Amino acid sequence: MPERASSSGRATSRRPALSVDIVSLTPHGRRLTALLVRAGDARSKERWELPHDAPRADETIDDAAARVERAALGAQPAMLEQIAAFGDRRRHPSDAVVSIGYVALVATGANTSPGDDAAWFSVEELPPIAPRHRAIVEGAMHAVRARLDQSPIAFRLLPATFTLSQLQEIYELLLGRRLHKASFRRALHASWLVEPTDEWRSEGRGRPAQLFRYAPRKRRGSRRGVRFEGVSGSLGG
Amino acid sequence: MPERASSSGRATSRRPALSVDIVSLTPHGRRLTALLVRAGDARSKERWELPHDAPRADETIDDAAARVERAALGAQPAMLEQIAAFGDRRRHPSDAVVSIGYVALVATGANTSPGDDAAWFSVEELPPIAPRHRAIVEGAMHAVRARLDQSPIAFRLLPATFTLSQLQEIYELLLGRRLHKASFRRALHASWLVEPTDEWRSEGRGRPAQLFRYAPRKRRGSRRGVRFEGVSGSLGG
DNA sequence: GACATTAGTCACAATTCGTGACTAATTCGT
DNA sequence: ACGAATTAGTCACGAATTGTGACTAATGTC
Repeated sequence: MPERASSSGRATSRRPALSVDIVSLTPHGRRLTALLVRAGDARSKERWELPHDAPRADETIDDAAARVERAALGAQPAMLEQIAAFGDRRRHPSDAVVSIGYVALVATGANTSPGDDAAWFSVEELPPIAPRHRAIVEGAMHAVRARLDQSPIAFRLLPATFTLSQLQEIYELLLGRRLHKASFRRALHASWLVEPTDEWRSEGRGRPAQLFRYAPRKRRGSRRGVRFEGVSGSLGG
Repeated sequence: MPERASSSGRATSRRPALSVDIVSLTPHGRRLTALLVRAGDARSKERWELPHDAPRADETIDDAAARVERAALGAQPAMLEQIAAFGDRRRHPSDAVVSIGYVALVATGANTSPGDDAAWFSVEELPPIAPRHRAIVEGAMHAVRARLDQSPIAFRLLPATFTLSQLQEIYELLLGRRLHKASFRRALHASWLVEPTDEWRSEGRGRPAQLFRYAPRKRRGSRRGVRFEGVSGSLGG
């Protein structure tokens, strides 16, 4: 009894209750890009949408998300996490009552264009998509930014080894602002999240950079104060 | 065509696709408590669950959450926000495929016991409830803690005017650890979230405390560094 | 009136942070 | 070959933030 998400419009006019929708993010150059697929039931043939489908019978929503992502990307993402449920009146391609948004992070190098039915678009300049899909993309961006300083998701957008300049570039991309090199490295070393390899990469001109790998260490429990409203003061324990 | 959440078991054996489930939180003394209602279709008569229902036709999930909360609490909460969708195989009272969890914050004073069918339980010692409901409660606690330093949700658990000791107590309750008085107040003043009233409250013994009200001011844009993994270092702009 | 209790403030050491300036290693142009 | 340009990486110092104990203030209790 699975309910199919994408239309074919005949038969019952029942709205599907559920859809699972994926925002796959990957850096392309200096831009963050999201994966869109061609709408199947296109009226105009240049119509794009987020990969989505209804969960099948006895399939968890996490499993459904993994399946949809595998179908769209042709590979496993480095991370796949739920954002939220979207159940307002904004239009969805399948007209689902509730859409469950997921964000997938895809590493550089694993982000080649997967066929003719899918393409990466800069999140700043998406083509016209359904209002609910636009809301889900915005939710994905917020979720990624919010988790950025709570868990090391930036590494999911990079290959196994990377230079610190690459890592800083990812942070700048996600935060939308420049960071100071010395401060970035000081905090990074204090966090024990990376360890150097003995390889160096000469990337075009300039001094070669050492390659690092993500290798979180046990961290000393440095309990810090409380913050009011994002960035304000802090209250000591 | 609304699908009813709570059983009455006859007719079709179709699982409802959706439910909306509310975790209402309020402080009671030094404990954080959650609102549970008696299970309608109780086999054993002492069976509790989170207030929940399926969204009605053409009702948004936010509207459904407000309706369910109004029915259970008998009043409007100070805040009602979605947590996440729960669609794994854990058991839910209505057997819904997907449950959308909401957290409601109720102020002290508005948290009187609403009738015989509902009661407040310490979140540390809940009675046995369905596994998915336990997961939703845990999700609510995580969400509240995560938002605590991003938005001023602690004030939603207090009446319109309060002492700074009360406010600090709420923070300690939510964080699960003690805070230093001087640091707490220093950061609070720096954040411009409260303003003093000209009232004082003499609460039992000891010096009377000045009453404050929540009154967020425009904050200077103090852009700060980036943090790795919760509390570690920080990288400067 | 002494004392316990809660509110509120202060000041200082220690740490963290923002920032500019420096050195290092490479490519490119001439 | 050599200097300019470019990118990597480090250092050091002033400024700001934070943890903490000790202090004063105002009330109730014995």
